[in-house]
Amino acid sequence: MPTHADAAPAPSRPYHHGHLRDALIDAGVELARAGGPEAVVLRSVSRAAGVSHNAAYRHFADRDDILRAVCARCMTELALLMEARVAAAPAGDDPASTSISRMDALGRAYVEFALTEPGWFRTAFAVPRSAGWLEDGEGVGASGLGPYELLGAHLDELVETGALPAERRTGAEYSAWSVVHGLATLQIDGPLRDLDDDRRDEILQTVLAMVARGL
Amino acid sequence: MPTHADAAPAPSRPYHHGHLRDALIDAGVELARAGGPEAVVLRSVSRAAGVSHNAAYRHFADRDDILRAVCARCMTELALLMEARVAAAPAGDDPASTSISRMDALGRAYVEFALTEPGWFRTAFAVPRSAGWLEDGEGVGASGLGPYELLGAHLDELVETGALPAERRTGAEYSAWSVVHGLATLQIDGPLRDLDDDRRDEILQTVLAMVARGL
DNA sequence: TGTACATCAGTGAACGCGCGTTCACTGATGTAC
DNA sequence: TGTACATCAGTGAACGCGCGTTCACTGATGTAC
Repeated sequence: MPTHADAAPAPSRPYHHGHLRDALIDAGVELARAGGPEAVVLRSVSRAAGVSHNAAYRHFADRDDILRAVCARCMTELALLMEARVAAAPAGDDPASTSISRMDALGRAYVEFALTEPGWFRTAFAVPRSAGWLEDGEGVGASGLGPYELLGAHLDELVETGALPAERRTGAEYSAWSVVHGLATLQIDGPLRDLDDDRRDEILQTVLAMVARGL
Repeated sequence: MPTHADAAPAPSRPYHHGHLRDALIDAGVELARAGGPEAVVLRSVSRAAGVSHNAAYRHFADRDDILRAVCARCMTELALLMEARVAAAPAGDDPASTSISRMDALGRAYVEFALTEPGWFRTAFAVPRSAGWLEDGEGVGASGLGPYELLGAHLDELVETGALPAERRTGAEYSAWSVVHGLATLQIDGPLRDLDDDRRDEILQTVLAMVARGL
């Protein structure tokens, strides 16, 4: 909140924004929420931040650079929801069943995020090819872990509590991840996009039970 | 191949094309192969078919109408590869193990298609929202079944041969489909896009084993 | 068989739009002396 | 404390592009008589 409007008669916006980079990312995140990654358009983002469209070039190299930052923030949103849902997962009678409950909550959170925030979900996975995928530390939640790392940590927990045989641990993240990611994708953009909520719940139940057995 | 070039001196292209609708779809399919659904642009498609860009309006209502037709063709390509790979699947010692082998081939074909023809794969699932999803009979292979129906038919086969308990049949297509679709998607556009081929094979192996146990 | 004419399948020019990016600029800030 | 000046963070106009779509048109076809 810069305070240097002494001469101007009105409380009009100061020339220097102060946090324009963050404001642009915020604006991009809102656009992504409604319209997915295609909506993260340099001119729209600047417009939404109330700034001329090439002010953005003071803070980002080009449009992909903005998009990448927005993707990371969307990935963070996913990680945060996963963390919140795991924290709220009911405890079981013993460590093993508790860890299973937490794992279940993790998977459900992933699909919940995709269905309630499809724009964010699609954007989280739309990292431009101009650079590599998100680095460690980008797109992480409060724990400092990203969605994939959260999954890994919870699989480790399952092994520690004896709920998952150690020999099944290798590659387990790919199986678990693929199933929730596929289910989410098929329901957002794909052939399962017109299902009603009850049907979605049934299917989620069935699919999570399958992966629980398979691991 | 219309033959009415009697007055014209050269064997120049006749004014009437004859099969322009099909030619436009063919052109769109080629563009989609290289660039995915975004590349199926009305003007590019017409250009590729060697025709002025609004000739397309004689055969399609608008751009989405072309895209939809191209999506259906890409879905057909997927169904055809699945059919081919199942037909080539090795027989087992008994009907049950044969049906398992065929199911395995089906899942592998799905992922193979996504990795070898990512543009087609992405396009197959990019059916515009302006109409509903593909109808029965659109996007089908030689058997007249689409990918999802092929999956259902093979799950039925697993039940018939005793390889899958009947009580596990309900909703099984969602589990199987989600896992291969998610694995494919994560590898094409997602965080697993930079893996090398050996690693991809390992992961596919692990994931298919998981789903086989889970079902 | 010949001709008039409706219909169909193309063409070419144009409209209006939004995009990413670049240019030359100006207002505000902060630092050296 | 005051001033000169480099630097930084914005502005506004413009460029060139490709897009979907519409318009008025023309060439080719096929059918009725």
